[in-house]
Amino acid sequence: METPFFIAPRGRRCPGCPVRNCTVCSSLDAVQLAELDAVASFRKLLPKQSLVFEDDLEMPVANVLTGQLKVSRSLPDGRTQVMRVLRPGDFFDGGKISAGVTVSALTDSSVCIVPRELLDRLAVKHRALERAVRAELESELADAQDHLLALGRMTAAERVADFLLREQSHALKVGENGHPLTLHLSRAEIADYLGLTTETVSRTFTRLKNAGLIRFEPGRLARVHIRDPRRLAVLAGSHPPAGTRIEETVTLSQGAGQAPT
Amino acid sequence: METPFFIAPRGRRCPGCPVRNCTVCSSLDAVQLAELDAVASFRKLLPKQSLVFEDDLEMPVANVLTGQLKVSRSLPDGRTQVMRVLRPGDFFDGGKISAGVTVSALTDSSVCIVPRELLDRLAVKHRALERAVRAELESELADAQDHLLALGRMTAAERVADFLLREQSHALKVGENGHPLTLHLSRAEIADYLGLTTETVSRTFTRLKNAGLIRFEPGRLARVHIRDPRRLAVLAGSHPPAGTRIEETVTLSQGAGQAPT
DNA sequence: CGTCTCATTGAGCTATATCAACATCCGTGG
DNA sequence: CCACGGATGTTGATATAGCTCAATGAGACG
Repeated sequence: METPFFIAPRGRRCPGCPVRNCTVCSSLDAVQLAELDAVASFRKLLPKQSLVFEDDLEMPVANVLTGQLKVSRSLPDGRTQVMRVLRPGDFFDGGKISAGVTVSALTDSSVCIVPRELLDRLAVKHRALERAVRAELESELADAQDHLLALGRMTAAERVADFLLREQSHALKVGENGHPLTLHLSRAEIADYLGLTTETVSRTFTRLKNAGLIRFEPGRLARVHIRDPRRLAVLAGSHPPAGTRIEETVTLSQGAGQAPT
Repeated sequence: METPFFIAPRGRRCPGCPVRNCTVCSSLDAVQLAELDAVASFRKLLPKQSLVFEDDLEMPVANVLTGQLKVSRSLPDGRTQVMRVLRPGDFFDGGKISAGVTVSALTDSSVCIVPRELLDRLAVKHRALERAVRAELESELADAQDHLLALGRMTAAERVADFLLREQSHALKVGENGHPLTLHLSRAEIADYLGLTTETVSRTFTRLKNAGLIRFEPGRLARVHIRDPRRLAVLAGSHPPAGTRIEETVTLSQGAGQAPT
């Protein structure tokens, strides 16, 4: 549950890499890619295994190839906050990340690890890479700010609605099908992501369901169908697209709101 | 309350700039600096004025020279979350920041604005600059993650304690005196920063005061003395420095805890 | 000194946490 | 293939931290 599962020998992997044309790597040409290939190491993880680096090493950069990982941070008493979910093409920059951060696999996954120093050396030579890294950081930051707004100012229902829509758009971006949307986080993990408890997440799901906004695939409680994206978006507080009608509001009934099956 | 107060003509300002040796700018030599100088514009803001850019322009980058600004984001119904406080040397990267973000001055302040495109052009030529920008983004990201943990998982008292300590260390970094610490945010703004209400922030301050952890300078409720940094840090949930004793806990009494004056 | 804004304090209310019971899912071994 | 058992999810009952509404107090500024 702690040690890496498998370390493949480095070689010429990049050309066939699943994320060869995503984000950071897409900025490199074949020759540059070969350089990267030479210094990158590859690691597979089983669900729940976490990515640990030798304490001495400066935190390297890890690029996700397949699967999903979560980045979380804990308080000394165990309360934990999930900061982000990493998907193929995303990368984790151990840079200035404060201690206490854990990266662990949600599904079978594989990552490509590049020592920070080497990445820097490459980036110096290839501006496109540097630029791509910066773009990645910027979008990560934008995500963090959305998340901040959610945690600081949204109600449980709003957070969950926001979460679902965001997951859907991420899923689509990675090529997964959003209909139904597959949740790779358990209820407890969703709770830790949204700053709520498992129970609240669960209750909120049922309310959204009863209100007809979502539907779970029978027997597969990790598969959600988003039935009414618009109302969900209103609930999540999406700013109306500059020219929308009235102040619409979506309310969820507490009691036994018996809605569509 | 919305329009810029003053736009100074561009010239050779950089050499005498208050942040010439901070973060991003410190990575440039005199020649490079002159290039930057040529494309940068300068703007002063009075408290409450906000930094608005022409909608057409791609969000530029702004470097804070003097004063303090807050970066916040709002929900359509007005709830707002303060994401960050900018101090001299910090910069605001409008890059991928989602719409609805506002930057406004807390105190008299001045910023140096560089159109994004121009910064990029400069960065291409000077790797140190690119690197500095990246470092800045990384530390911003690390801050955002701390903030996320606070909003998602900490109690009001913990958030406030954490806030105070963080403010103190920032103040020191910028050369302000941390004894007493000057709060540049109003109670309401602190609330918006911490995801609480004004009342809760106020009550929490008095409890911390009654517990003897902090003290307000008489008559200057924006000046706090941190009397017991250690207990404050424990309250804020600082991870014990790897080798500390027992599980210490700090509790704040609700009732009329009459402690040191 | 008045007036206005900001901060503090009080009293109750509510969303969410907590505690607890149950249900469902899923892997394992018969 | 089914039965069992632990893990995960749902639902209910209650507690509570923090919110809301409301009144009072204190600084700032003309």
